[in-house]
Amino acid sequence: MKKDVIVRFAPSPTGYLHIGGARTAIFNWLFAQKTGGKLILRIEDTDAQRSTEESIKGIIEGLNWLGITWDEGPYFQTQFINEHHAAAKKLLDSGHAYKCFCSKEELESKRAAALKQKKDVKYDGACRRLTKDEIAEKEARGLPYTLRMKVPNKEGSVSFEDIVYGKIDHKYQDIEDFVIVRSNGQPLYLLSNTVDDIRDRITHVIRGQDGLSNTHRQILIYQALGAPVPQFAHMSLTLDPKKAKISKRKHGELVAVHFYKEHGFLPWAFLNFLVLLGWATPESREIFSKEELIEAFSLEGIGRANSIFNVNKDDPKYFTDPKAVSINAHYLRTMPVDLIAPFVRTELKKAGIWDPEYDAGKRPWFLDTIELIRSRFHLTTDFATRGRAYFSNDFAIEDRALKKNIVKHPQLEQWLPMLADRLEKIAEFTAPETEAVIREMAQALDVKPGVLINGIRTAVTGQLAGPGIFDILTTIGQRRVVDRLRNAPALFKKHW
RNA sequence: GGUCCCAUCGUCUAGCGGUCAGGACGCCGGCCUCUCACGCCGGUAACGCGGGUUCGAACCCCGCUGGGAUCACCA
Repeated sequence: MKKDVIVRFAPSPTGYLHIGGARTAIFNWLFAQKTGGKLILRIEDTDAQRSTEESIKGIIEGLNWLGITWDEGPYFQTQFINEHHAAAKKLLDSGHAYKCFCSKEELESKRAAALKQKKDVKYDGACRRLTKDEIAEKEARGLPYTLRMKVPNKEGSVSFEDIVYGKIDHKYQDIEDFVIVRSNGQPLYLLSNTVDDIRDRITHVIRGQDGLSNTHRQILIYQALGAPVPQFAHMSLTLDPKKAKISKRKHGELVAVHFYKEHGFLPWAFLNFLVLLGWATPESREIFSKEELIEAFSLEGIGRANSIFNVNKDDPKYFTDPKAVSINAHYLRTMPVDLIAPFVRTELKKAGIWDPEYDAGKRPWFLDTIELIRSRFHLTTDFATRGRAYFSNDFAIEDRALKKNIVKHPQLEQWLPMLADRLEKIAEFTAPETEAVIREMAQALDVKPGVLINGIRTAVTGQLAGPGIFDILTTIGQRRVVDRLRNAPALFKKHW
């Protein structure tokens, strides 16, 4: 019988969901989807000092926003603390672990000395050699102790076949007797995490490459506990342009998933970008629907080399990785309009220019307008900024547009109101009608149509460039166009 | 420092002994046009270095260099 796949995403709730965590979640989710397996969400909250309710909420919100679904959980590691204790006792009783009475201070100084001599900083195994009597004596004195794993003291190595990195070997001699339970009785991550994975019957551990050098120690625990060892797939890490691991501490909001939500990214576009960081298909395909991505996904496609999240805080044009922006722009202009409408609504509401009618009688107009302007937008926030003139009469006139399209042609001060008069008289305010009126007037005035057209564009939208002018006019509507053109002379006053 | 991992355009990457080293983003140019974008066409740009193995290496081996991870009574 084939064993069903069970994977887990096990974040520790010490802050928001960041790029690295999201990537791990995405790969686990995709693998579960692909194989018809299960994804478990398990919150590793045993570090009470740093774990917060708020951050648990943030992580779940981030996953929800990305559209990542899980089949079980969230479970909380603290719920299973008894199991961790039981495992520790089992390890001690079976002789796989031993009590270590070395004090923190002793160990610190030994470590410092080793480091100073540029020697390996391994635990020397002093307490492993304690006799029964010595142990009894120390216990009688009430000395606190930690529990250490007894790493086989022999030739050989612990090795495993990583799905991404291939065969990984560690000699027993290079592995120190690591602590699994603190002197206050608290189990450590290496133990808890392994015990949880055993209980949850995890078949594949998919995690960041920083877990790679923990794996051999965890395998020792699996073996000592007599549990089957899962498959491991370690994913390459995400670095910043200076090749430092991205971190909340160093990069702040820029690596937070919610930052991208707030800055105009479509969740699927962002996920699509993230999955491309360290994963590829043989064809280097880039754009996937959800179904296509699940179909195309495989752990073998995960790269071994770390990748760079190309953020440049000081780049005026791209506040984040240009490729992320471009993928977002791609979805923005190709997704069915009715699917991006909710995102536009969110932005307009945020900007205080939302009209509930856009969801009712004006919905066709709303969708048409999105269709008209979306091809030059990169972010959903653009609808409320660069697209503001379509939704509100209170919009800004761009400085460059004012200079180039208005002030440069002083006669527009007369012409634009004239155009207002003529456009007002049109019975059917359609693109061909407005075009005829404008071109006629250009001819009568003996100016290039572009002068009038661009003047109108700026007076009506405040911008230097945009969609075809006749589409703009019909979209903004006769009433508003006429008003804006009539008020155009004010633009000159502002700029003497 | 010990251990482990990695190395193709600026960035994301394809490549798995014979390719003009492919695609994407960015950048540059052209077409389209009332402007900008979209779209289309074209251009720029890479196998870290040195040794092998081979008729032939981006691909295999060794060394070097460079980068990363980890070495807690954090998770």
